[in-house]
Amino acid sequence: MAARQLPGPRLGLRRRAGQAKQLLEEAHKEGFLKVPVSVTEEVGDGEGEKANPAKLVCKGPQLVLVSLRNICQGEEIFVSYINEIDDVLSRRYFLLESHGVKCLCPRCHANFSGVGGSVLNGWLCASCREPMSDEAFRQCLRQLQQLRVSGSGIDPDALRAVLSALQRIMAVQDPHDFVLVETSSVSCDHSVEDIQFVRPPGSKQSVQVLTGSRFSLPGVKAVLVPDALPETSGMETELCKELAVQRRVLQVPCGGRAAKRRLGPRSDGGYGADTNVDFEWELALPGCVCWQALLPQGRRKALGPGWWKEALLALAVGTTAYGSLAGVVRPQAETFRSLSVSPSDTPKAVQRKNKKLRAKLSKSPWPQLTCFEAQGRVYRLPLRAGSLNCTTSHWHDISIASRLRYLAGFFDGDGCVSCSGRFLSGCSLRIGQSYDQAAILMRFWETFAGSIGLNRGGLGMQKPLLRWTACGQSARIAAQLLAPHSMAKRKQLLLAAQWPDTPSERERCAAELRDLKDYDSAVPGECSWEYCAGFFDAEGYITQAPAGASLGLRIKQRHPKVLRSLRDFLAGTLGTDATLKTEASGYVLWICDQRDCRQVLQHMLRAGLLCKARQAILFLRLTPENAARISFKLALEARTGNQQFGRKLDASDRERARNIISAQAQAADLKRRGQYAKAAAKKHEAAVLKHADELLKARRENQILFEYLSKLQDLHDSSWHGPLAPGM
DNA sequence: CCTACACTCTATGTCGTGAA
DNA sequence: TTCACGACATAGAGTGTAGG
Repeated sequence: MAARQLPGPRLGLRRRAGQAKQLLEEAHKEGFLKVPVSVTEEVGDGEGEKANPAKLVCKGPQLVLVSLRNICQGEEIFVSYINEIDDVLSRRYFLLESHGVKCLCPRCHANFSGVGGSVLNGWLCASCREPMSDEAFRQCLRQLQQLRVSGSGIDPDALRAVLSALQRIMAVQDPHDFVLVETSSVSCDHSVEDIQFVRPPGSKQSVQVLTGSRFSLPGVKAVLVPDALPETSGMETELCKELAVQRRVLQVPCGGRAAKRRLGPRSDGGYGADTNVDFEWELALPGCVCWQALLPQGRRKALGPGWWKEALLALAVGTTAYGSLAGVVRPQAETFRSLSVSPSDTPKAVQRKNKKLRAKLSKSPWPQLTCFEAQGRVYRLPLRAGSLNCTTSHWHDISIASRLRYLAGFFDGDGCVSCSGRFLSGCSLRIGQSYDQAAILMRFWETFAGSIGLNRGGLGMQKPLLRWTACGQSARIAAQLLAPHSMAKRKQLLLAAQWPDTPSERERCAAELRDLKDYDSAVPGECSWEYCAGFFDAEGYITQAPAGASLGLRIKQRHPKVLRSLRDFLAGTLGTDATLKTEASGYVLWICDQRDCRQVLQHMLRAGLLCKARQAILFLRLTPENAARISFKLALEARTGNQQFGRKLDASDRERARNIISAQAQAADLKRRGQYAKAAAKKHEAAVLKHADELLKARRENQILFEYLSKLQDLHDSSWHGPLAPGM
C-alpha cells in the first residue's frame, strides 16, 4: 500500500475506533442514524497473518472493525490514501493527482511494467503472492459484497440506516451528486443488456443504472488520455503511456457527454481528460440497496472508485484520507477550509488546492433568479409580452430606423433563429445573455415584445443566463423588421418572416434553415454605425496591451462575409485600416492603429453602443499614466465573463516575470562563455525566483477564489434573488 | 507591438413538454 | 396549433498570456 510514502492522517486503531464511536453517537443524536450503531474494536482475533490488516463487519446494529493480524503494542497503524482494490494505474494516477506522490511501494513497483492487460493488475493473492486471475478477483469481490450485505448477523435495517445516513451526508455536500435508487432485482449475473434508464423522483438528471456485475466492479474505472503524449518526463510520461495502453484495452465505458476538447498536455501540468468529460460508474450491492452516482471529475478523483467503501469506513472508523467524519457531516466549512493555503504549502500544493476549489465552485449553484435588473430598474421573471407599459426613455429617443439597425447588428452577432415544435408551426427568435447584460434584452423586448425568461441558473463562475424569446406572430414581425438591416442572418430572418402554413412547405423551410446555418449565408448589405455598434456589442472585444496604453479592437466570427462588409465600411467612412485574418475556428477583424481604434469607439458610442459602452469609455481615457489603473478597473468591473478568473497578472507579477527571464538569460549567457559555476548559481537564482513567483500567484488565486466563494455564500444567506451582485 | 495560442465560459441549436 | 419554457450538448466566443 502507498501509505508509507505519505504524510497525513495516521491514527492508531484504538483512537480510530473511539473516534468512530463518538461520531456515530453524534450522528444518531442528530437524526442521521435511525438506529443506534456502535463500534466494537476487535484486535488480534486469531485469524492469523493475512495480507489485509483489517476488515469491517456488521454485527446486528454494530459495525465492527477487525484487525486480521496481531498488532504489537505501540505499533503504528496506517490509513490508506487509496482504494486498495484499484488497479496499479488508478492508484498511481490518483496519488499523483491528489497528493502529488509517486508511490514506490513494492506492490506498485512490482506491477508497474505489467499494466495494460487488465484493470485488475497489481492485485496480488494474499496466500500465494501471485497476481490474481480476473475470476478469482471477482469471486473475492462477491464475497466482500455478500459479507457486507447478507453476511451472518447483519441487520439489514442497520445497514440501510447507515446507507441512508450516508446519502444524507453526501446530499449535504452536493445535492446533485447522489441519488439513492432502491432495487430488489440486482444480481451479479446480469449482462450489459440489463441496462435500464430511470429518472428517480425529484431528480432532474436522467440517471443510468447498470445492474450488471460486469460494470459494477468497483475496480473498473474509465480513463481518457491524450492521443499524443505530452512532452513531459519521468513519472508523468510513464503514466501517460500506460494510460494510452489502458484506453485501448478498456474500450472506455464513458457515459454522458463525450470528450470534445483536445486532450493533451495542459498548462497546469496535468494531462488527460478535460473538465467537461463526465464519467459514470456504478455499484450494485446485491439484493439490498443500489447506490448510483453521477460524479463530476473532481469528485471522482477525490474519492476514487471505492468511494462507497471509503464512505462506509468513514462512518465506521471516523477517518478518511480527507479528514474525519466531522468533515463529512459539515462538508461546506470543512471541505473548503482544507483547501485554503497553509504556510508550509508548496506552489504545486496550492495549485492543486486551487484546482479542487474551482471544481467545488463549478458545482456550487447560485440562488434561484426570480428577477433581473436593467438600467436601474428591477423586473420580475419571466417578463411576458405587454406586462409593463413603461419603457427605458433613452432608447426611445432614437429613431426607429436607427434602433432597428442596431438590433439587426446585435442579432447578427448573438441572435438565433430556430423553428420550434413537432409541427414546425413557426419560428422563434432568441438571444441569450448573462443576467448582468439584461439591458440589451430589454431593447429587444421593448421593440418587438416577446418574453424574457431564465435560460439557465448560475453555477459557480458561470453567471445565470437570461433569454429573450419571440415566437409566433411576434417572431414573424420582428424578423420582418430586422431582415432588411441584417447581413449575417438576413436569409434566416426572411424565412422566419414568411414561414409557410402547409406541413410540406414547413419541412422544406426547416431544412433550408438548417442549411443556412452550415455555410456563410450572409448577404453583403449596407453597413452603418448603428449596425457596427450592435455587432460589436455582440461579438467585439477591446484589447489592451498588458497594462499598457495601446489598445486594439477585435471581432471574431466563424464566417468572413460580414467581417468584409464591416472592413469595407470602416475603410470607406474613416479610412480605417482594419485587417481580416484567419484564426483557428474562424476569422478575426483587427483594428490596431490607435487613432482608428479611438475614432471607431467614439462613433459606436454615439450610435448606441450598450454592452461594451463602459469599457469603451474607459479605454478612450487611456493614457500611459493611467494604463495600470484602467487595466485593474476593467478587470474588476467591465468584464463580460469570468474566464481566467483570478489569474490576471498585475504590475508586480510582470516585474517578477521579467526578473526571472532576465536571470535565465544571464545563466544561459554565462554558460555560453564557459563560466559554469556562475551559470549554475544564476540558474539556481532563477529557479528560486520562479518558485516564489508561482507561490505568490497561487496564493492570490486561492484568496480570490475564497472571496468569490464567500460572495456566493452571501447571496444564499441574504436571500438574493436577482439584482446585480457586485464583483461576481 | 503584433500575433498565435490556450483556457474555459457563454451562447447557440435542438429537443421535449405542457398549458392555453 | 401556438406559445412559452426548461434541459441538454457543445461550438466557438471572450479573455489572457507568451513569444517573436
